[in-house]
Amino acid sequence: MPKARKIEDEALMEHLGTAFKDFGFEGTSLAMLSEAAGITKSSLYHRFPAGKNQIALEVLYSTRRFLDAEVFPVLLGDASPELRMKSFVASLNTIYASGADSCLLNMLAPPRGQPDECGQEIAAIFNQFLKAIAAVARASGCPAAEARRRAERTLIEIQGSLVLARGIGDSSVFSRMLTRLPTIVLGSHHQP
Amino acid sequence: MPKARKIEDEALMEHLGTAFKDFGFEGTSLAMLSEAAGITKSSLYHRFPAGKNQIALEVLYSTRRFLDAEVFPVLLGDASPELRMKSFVASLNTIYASGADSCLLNMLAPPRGQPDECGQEIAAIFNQFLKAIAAVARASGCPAAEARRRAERTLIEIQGSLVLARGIGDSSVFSRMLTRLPTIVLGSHHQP
DNA sequence: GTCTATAATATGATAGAC
DNA sequence: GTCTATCATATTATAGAC
Repeated sequence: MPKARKIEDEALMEHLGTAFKDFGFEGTSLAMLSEAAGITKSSLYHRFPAGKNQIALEVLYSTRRFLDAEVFPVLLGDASPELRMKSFVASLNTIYASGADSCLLNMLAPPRGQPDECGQEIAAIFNQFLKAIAAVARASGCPAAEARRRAERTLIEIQGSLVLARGIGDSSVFSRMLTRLPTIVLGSHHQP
Repeated sequence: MPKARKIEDEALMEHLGTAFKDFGFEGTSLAMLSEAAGITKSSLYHRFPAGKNQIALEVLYSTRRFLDAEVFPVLLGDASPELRMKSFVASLNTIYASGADSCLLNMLAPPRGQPDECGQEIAAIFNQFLKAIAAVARASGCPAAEARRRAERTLIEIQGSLVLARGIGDSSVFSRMLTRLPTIVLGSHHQP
């Protein structure tokens, strides 16, 4: 029954991802991953023979599959730019637990000048976001170059608000950012 | 000779801070700190009896002393808001190596829901930044509430651009952010 | 204040039973 | 596929000579 297995896998990846999100790659030991997953370290090695690096990488793959299924299709869809942004904001609010969670793409980033496989996957996800958000900006009548800049500003605001929210212990920073997002992407003309 | 000792300390803290900035708190071992500092682990323990936590904390204290001496006085000074921002942007460009470096306040942040002494110091530094940047916005004729929002947006853009620059391996993200900063704080009227 | 040597523990990872 | 038991190493930290 491949379906049941798939569901188990999704739950497993979510538990593993939560640990990485809270403690970062180096801060998360196999013992912690084992407890988060509810199976022993040896069982984790059976599922991920290459160890911790593979776990982190597959968590990122799982994240990308989720985005490919639930988030990017909306951004690239044919609804109005306003509706697409509304859906995107709602997704972000869920994904980041209203600003209480950190972002995997920040917490799993490899050290400077040591771009491993995780780093490549993180870059790929960021670039996919840039493309998808720029598509919304273009759909709202924005030239390509400006659309790309707005997409970049959008990712900056998401990541920055999460870092600051965590830093000062105030998730309202993230909530305020979400209210700005539609304006950033669509321009001030589209604001209700 | 307290002066020579002080200079040695500043250099020591800078080397230690560089290691933490590149690898984060958990990713930086005492062996790495020892090599970065050019002294053995035991010598580090002589200087920092409480170990790694104390090292990180004192690196943050050192960072705050630097900001108190070099950055905040400019932001809170009596030069024109435009000049203050120009100086601030130049400082940021130096501090973050044109976007190639990560920020200590992100890399040393403790896990969610475990606010230790480092976390408190990080929050204090962020809040000092918020106050100082808001002061510039107010000096440019901005009401207090709006000034605070602009300061928040400024920190978000700094942190977010560093995370994204690291994530996609493109420090130009940071450079573009720096060109936006004066407009964010002063409003679009002050742009050259 | 720096060093060598070492302890106690945690870590990533493997072997092999069931 | 999960487990217990174990290994080799790295980790934080300490003791004590110089």
